Amino acid sequence: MNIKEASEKTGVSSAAIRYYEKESLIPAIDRTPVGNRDIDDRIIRRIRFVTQMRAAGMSIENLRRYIQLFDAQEDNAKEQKALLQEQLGVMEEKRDDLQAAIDHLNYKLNHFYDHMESTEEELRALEREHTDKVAKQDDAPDDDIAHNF
Amino acid sequence: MNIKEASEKTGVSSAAIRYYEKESLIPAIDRTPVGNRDIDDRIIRRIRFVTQMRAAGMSIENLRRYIQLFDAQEDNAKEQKALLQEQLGVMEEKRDDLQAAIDHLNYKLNHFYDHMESTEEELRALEREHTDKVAKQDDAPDDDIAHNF
DNA sequence: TTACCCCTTGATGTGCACTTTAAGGCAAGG
DNA sequence: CCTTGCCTTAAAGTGCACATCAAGGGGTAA
Repeated sequence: MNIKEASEKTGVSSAAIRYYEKESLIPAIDRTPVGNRDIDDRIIRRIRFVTQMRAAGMSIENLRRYIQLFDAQEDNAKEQKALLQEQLGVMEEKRDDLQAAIDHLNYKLNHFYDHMESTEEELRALEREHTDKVAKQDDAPDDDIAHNF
Repeated sequence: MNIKEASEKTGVSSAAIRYYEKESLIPAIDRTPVGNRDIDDRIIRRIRFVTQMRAAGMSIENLRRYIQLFDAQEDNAKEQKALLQEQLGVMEEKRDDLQAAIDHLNYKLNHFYDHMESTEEELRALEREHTDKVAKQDDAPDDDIAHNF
């Protein structure tokens, strides 16, 4: 498949795919006789992996370090694991920050002017609350943060 | 307190505090007779709020929209709620993406070359797994993503 | 043959969120 | 009086992650 099709399939722009290749986030892509990129499913999967990690906030630089470690099939298991653990820590912290902010906004939403004007909205708010994985009490999220904001 | 103290207290650089003020992410700050910023706890709390939302991935532009809606004490409850809900949706999606990536990395970590070289590391990996709020099965996180990566 | 539509590379541009620099003011200490 | 150390503003610079442009090539179809 050509780069345009790959772009449509992954939702990643052609320019970004070329950029990822140049930055070694995906392997060198095979070429047709005239030099055009010929993208297979292995590349598609690697593009999707990059997309997922980027969405999770991993920088290009960290992603490249990580991928290079994996591509070099040497005996660097220890480094790979260390990098993995490090990135995991960063991401878990990020997730928790995000959850704290979500809790904050949910709290505000549920106390909006101390009155909700329609029952539908109350129900939607409740639904939202139960969507969250943790059974949340109706506590203020964090004392450090002003609740008039 | 002067801007340097506020910077040290919040971990936000003096330049960034000035920037936030200029961009109306925090209210106009009182000045001393000579024109220096005199920062009180209300401002500190607002800086912290900005920090929290920024860490959660909210853009300056969205944050300004949100804050302006709240600062204008008009009857715009509906808009405020809509914006809040919108942002909440964005953040929940982001959190879920992050969780998916975390699951992916955890899976990799737990299957590292199908052998862990020390018992301590096995235990640490298990600990990690139970830290997560959802009781996770040892399933591959997502079929779309290549597990050799 | 001309017109499209795809591709290539390298260079340059863009938007965000600040950071840094330049040029200067005020107050205290030696 | 001069240095130190804080502050001010406006303007310019920075790093990231691409997006866009320029200049050209190849394949097909009317």
